[in-house]
Amino acid sequence: MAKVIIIEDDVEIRRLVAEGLADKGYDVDSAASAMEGLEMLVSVRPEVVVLDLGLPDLDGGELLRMVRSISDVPVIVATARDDEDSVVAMLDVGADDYVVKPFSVAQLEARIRAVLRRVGREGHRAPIEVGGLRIDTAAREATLDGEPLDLTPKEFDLLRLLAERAGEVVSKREILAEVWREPYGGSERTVDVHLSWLRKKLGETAQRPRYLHTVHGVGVKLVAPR
Amino acid sequence: MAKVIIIEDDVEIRRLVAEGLADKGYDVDSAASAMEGLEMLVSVRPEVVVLDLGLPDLDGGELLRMVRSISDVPVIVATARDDEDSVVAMLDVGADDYVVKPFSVAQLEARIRAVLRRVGREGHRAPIEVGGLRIDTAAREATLDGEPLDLTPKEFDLLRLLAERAGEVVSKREILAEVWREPYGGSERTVDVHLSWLRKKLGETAQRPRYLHTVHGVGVKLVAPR
DNA sequence: CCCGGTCTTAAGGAGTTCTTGACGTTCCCT
DNA sequence: AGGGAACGTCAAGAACTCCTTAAGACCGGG
Repeated sequence: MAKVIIIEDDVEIRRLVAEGLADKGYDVDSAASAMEGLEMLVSVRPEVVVLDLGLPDLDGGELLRMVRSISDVPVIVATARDDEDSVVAMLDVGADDYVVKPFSVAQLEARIRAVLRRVGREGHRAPIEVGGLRIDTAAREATLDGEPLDLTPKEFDLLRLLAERAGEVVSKREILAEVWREPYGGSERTVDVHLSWLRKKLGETAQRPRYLHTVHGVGVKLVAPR
Repeated sequence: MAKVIIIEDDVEIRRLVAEGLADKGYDVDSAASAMEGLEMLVSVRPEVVVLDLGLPDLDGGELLRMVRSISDVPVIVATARDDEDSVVAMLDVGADDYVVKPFSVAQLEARIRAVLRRVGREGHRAPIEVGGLRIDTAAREATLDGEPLDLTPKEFDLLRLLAERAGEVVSKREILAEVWREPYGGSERTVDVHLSWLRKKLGETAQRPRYLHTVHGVGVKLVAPR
C-alpha cells in the first residue's frame, strides 16, 4: 500500500500515528525533526507526507516550502489546536489538507485516502473526447467543436467528471462527493445550478439537450449528440 | 455472512440490535459514539452501517458526511420518532434507507437485506439481454429490437428487476420490496398500473403477451417471446 | 477598500411521474 | 354456471423532480 512519512517531534504522537497507520496497511516511516524529514523525503519517496507544525528546528511553513521545492508529494498538515491563521498560511504555501489536533487515526486516514484519490485521478491522462467536446485535464481546458469554452473551476470539474464517465448516468449525490469534496458537500440544488450554466455554455437547454441528458429521478449523463 | 456495524449510544438498543442481528447470522460490531464508529468503519470495513441519529458527540448529518467522504458503504439511518425533516436530510446527504424507532430487528434486517441486494447488483455493469430486449443499467437505457424505450424511473427499475430474473415468476410483494423499497406497505395495484404502462410501451397487451406474462395468483415473469 | 468573478442558497414555476380509486374483465374454484 | 378474488386499464389529482433566475456571500486581485 501507500508509503507515508510522519514528521512529528512528539514521541508519543509519532508512535501512535505510525502504528495506527501501519495497522491499516500503510508503509510508514517517521522523522522526529525537519532535517530528518527532508532526508527521508528524498530517500523514501513517500506518496504522502504528514507534517506536524511546531517542530523545534524549523518553522513549518519554511519546511513546507523546502518540501515543495523538491517534490509535488501531497502534504497533510497536523496543527495544534484550531489555529486558523497558520492553517490558511499552510494551504497557501501548498499544503493539500490538514487535521487539527487532537485527531484520531481514523480521521487522518480519511484525509490520506482523499488526498491519494485526488492525485491519483489527476495523473495527466490523454484528453477526453466525446463528440465535439474535448477536455484536456492536464491543461484544464475544454473546447467544443474547436471553440474554447470559458468554464469556471466547478464547471470544469463537473464536465470532466461526466466526460470521464460518458454514457453512464451519474447521480447528483455522486457528483457532490466527487466535485464538491471540500468541506463535505452541499445541496443537490447547487449541482442543478451549475449544470444549468454548463448547458448554457454548451449552447443547449435542458429541453433540447445535446450532450447533457438528465435522467429523471436518477441523475445526468453526458453523451455524444447523434 | 455480511459484516454490519451499529453506531448507537443507547446501551439497551445497541445490545438488542447487535444480538438480534448476530442471531440471524450477521457479523456485528457496535460503537457507542460517532468517533468510535468512524474508527470502526475503517478498521472493520463493514458492508452495511446502521447509524442512530441523536448521538451525543456529533450531529448525525455531520457524521454521515464524514462516513461518505471515506467510503461508499450503505448506511441505514435509525431515527427517533417520525422526524420527516431529518430523514429527508439524511437521504439527501447519502443515506441509503432508514427505519423509524421503535423498530423490530426483523424490520431492520429486511432493510439490510434489501440494501445488500441493491448494492450487490451494482456490480452487474453488463447490459442484460432477453430476446429483443436490451437493458443497459449503467446508461439506464432500454431498447426493444434496437428501438429505444422511453421509460419512467419506476418502469425502468421494474423492467430491470424482471429481466434480471428472466423466466422466473416474481411476486408483486417482492416487486414492491425491490422497486418500491417498501417491504411492508404499498398497494399491489400500483404495480399493476406500472406493468400496464410497461406493456403498452413494449407494444403488447395483457391478453396477447410477448414478454410480460402474468401468472395468476402468483406474480409476473419476463420471458423472451418465441 | 472596492470590484469582478464565482459559488451558494432560495424560490417560483414547469414538467414529469406516481398513486389512488373506480370499474370492467378475466380467472379460478366449487 | 356462479361467485369471489385477482387482474387490467383509465383518469385525475397529488407528489415529486428539475430548471432557471435572482440575490447575496465569498474570495482574491487591483
